[in-house]
Amino acid sequence: MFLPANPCNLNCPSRDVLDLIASKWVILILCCLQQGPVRTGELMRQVGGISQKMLTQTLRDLERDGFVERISHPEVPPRVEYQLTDLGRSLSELARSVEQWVVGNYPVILEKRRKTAAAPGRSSARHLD
Amino acid sequence: MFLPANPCNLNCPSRDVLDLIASKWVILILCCLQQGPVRTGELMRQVGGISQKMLTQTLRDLERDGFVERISHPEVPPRVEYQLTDLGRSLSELARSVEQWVVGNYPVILEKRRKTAAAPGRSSARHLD
DNA sequence: CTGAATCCAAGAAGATACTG
DNA sequence: CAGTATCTTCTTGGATTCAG
Repeated sequence: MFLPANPCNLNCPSRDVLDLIASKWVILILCCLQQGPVRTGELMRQVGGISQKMLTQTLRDLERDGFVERISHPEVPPRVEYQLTDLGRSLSELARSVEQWVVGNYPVILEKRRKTAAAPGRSSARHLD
Repeated sequence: MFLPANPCNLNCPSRDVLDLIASKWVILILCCLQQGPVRTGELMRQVGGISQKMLTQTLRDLERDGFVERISHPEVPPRVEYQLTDLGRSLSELARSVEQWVVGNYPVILEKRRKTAAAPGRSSARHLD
């Protein structure tokens, strides 16, 4: 069992894990949680564009898989915090790397994107003739 | 310009880049291309579960953003290869890291998932009382 | 062989309103 | 404040067909 794990294999269970991780929201949430426990509302504010539904849903997934822990303070009004587990902290380092890569490289990409958009169709170029 | 780039901001252009990168198919394809130029059919075989449409579509996106280059050999039958650019190679290192993280950690995650599934509802647990 | 184009189903994601 | 439920919208992805 667990021998030749390979996310490229459709039936390898590791593919399921990749499916969860390869998500915009997961990456951004993990990055936000690196600073320490964060409240739900604060997460909503930090992760721009996420809906409350997606936030809750993603946090449930992360909780189920052991990336985050939910801390419910028995107060009124209710206060809930989320914090990384050891596993989550490990993955968050990768998330941070991705975020930083994007920050460091997006200007080049955007420029390439503009150039390609302005250029003529691909069919007339890049042939080995 | 390009000062406080932050993918957390919905309107920051870097978010667009994150949107593309945070994709299962992108990660797997970049990993496959690390070995060198690969033909389309070979990619289809290696990346389990990808449809021809998604493969082509993803390759177009990667090409547009400067991650891969399309090499069309003027032969019959036609032969097309894709290879990483320098930018793509840079990102593929990260993709590889993610893949390896998944391979190394998925057994723990799967076990946690099973335990959580078997456990009672969350509402009755993990309160600070 | 490659891949573009179409149609269609399934699921993700957004908006809103409501409960504790 | 935190979370759920519902409804709607729309992107994703699969199957098929056709062209170079």
